[in-house]
Amino acid sequence: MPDAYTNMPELPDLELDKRQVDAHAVGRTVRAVTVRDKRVLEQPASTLERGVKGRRFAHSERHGKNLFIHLDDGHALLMHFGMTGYLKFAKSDETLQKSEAVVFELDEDRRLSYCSRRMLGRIELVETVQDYLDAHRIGPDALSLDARGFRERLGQRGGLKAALMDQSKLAGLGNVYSDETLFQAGLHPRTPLNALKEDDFVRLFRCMREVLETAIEHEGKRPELPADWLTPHRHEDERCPRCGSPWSVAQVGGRTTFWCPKDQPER
DNA sequence: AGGTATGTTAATTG
DNA sequence: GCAATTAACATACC
Repeated sequence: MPDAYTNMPELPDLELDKRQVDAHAVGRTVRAVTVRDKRVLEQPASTLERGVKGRRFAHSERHGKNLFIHLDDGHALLMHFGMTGYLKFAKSDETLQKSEAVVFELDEDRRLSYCSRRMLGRIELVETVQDYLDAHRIGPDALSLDARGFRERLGQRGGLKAALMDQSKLAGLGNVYSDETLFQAGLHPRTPLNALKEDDFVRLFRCMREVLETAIEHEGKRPELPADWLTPHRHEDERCPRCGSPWSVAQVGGRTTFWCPKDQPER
């Protein structure tokens, strides 16, 4: 699967990972754990190996961009993918590739690999999900909020895009889906939060849900997202699919940001 | 060759 | 005290 790592993972990508884990790994017992690159670990390799070997993957849980695989002893295996992490499911006799940092050999000659090309991700055995979320100050999952909660979490200060990407406010949106949500809501990425009115928040909330749910339905394949979205045209030399304007491109909230200067006017 | 990358965190600046 | 900006992480890609 040559393109499995090209999506830098945001909420929809993690949701698809979770579904793959449920289909191919949950219910299986871990026969062996091999740490091939310690840089993705937060704890000694022996802690991970001893804690996971012999345990069964009981069920999984996604929270924002984090995936937790619960073990049958109550602990959980946290996976965060950074910018270049992905999962690989294979038979145990397949040749390992360089990016396969941590390998779980499962029942029936199945294998689950945590892969990362830049080793910016993280894999960790945790006591409870809540401990991890608290320690890393991760806010509620973006899809768990209602319109009122969404507005409360975003708060009143700062710029809109930075707030959408702030995982302590709400968890799951990254650069691409923040831009897409703002595009569909017709809001400029630098709009100050205190300039937004009630109906702006409601529209933004609905657009965020629509973006995330549709992206999941399209299995996270960004070029195949609806043609009138920003994401499939997110290149410097392309134009807004709705009005034909050249994109505005600049750093906002520290990341490269695309928006339509006509449909997302400054205010 | 050098700039860039969709994430996160800490340090720095204003 | 806060928000915004920069640097760092490590590697592949154009």
